[in-house]
Amino acid sequence: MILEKKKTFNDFAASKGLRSTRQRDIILDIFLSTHEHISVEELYLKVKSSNPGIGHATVYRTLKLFAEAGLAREILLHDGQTRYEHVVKGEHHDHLVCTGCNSIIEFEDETIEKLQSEIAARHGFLINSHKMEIYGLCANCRR
Amino acid sequence: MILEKKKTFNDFAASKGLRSTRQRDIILDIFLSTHEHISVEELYLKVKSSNPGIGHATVYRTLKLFAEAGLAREILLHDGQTRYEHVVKGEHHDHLVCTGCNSIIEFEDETIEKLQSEIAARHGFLINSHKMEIYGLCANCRR
DNA sequence: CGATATAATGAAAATGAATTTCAAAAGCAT
DNA sequence: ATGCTTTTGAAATTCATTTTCATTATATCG
Repeated sequence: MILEKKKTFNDFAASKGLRSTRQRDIILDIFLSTHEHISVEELYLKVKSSNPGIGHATVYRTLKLFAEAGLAREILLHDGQTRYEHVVKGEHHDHLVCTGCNSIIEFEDETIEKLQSEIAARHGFLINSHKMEIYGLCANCRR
Repeated sequence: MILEKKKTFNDFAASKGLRSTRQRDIILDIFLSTHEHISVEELYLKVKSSNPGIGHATVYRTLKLFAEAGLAREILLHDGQTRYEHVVKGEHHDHLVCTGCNSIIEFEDETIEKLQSEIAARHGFLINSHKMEIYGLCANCRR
């Protein structure tokens, strides 16, 4: 699965005439090793700890490429940082965001996806992606 | 309906021990007179045109209060600006965002709302709000 | 009605995420 | 290797948002 993602990126790079660089390899490896919803800053720190030479801007630029290549997705929560999550083809999950402890629960619902398609069709709209976030309190934070 | 919103805000202000000020009245009036999805900057410019004295920070601070009071909702699109939309009680709409022309189509779907409640219940989650955005191309931009 | 306490405001400065600039370094085709 | 172009890193820049702080306004209490 990791190899598959690397291939996805290599194919993308090839199709765009991008060069293969040590930095992009490293950043991709580390991104693939992370959990979901990592912010650019967090990833940058991870990268820097094993590769002190790699700069801020490169991490930003590279994550944008990953998003373009379709293997990462930008998500905006409410903490002022852009985060990226992994894109797994054929799977799309949405988020329950707890405003108490900031934890995130993922879920997937096929019926909602289907309804979205219907709604889009009704408006002549061609879906590229979507996101849904439900805000509230998780079981722990409720009481 | 406008009066109702003003009352909502006054009640909120009273409950929080906030003072009633000329600036908040003006900003509320102007916010209520706008269309959906206004950015803070846009609102600030509107406010300034009739009330040059009112400052940037006050508009930011006041919009946050409106959100707390439940009459506005923060929405994050992908243009680097925080926008606010009107909260209409008993109504919730979601967005089709065209990445071609940046237009926004609103829609509402009761079934999706219901499914959200079920999902939340399944996770012991107490919903406060949610947002859903579908990205793609509108009918005009498709061809 | 003042006087007093405290909240709110505005201007400017500060913050912080993200982007741009540009000279140096690295990749790639020949 | 050579030369051309992309990529990189550091620093500077941009831009939205927040904070600071002195001043002003509001509310409360005597």
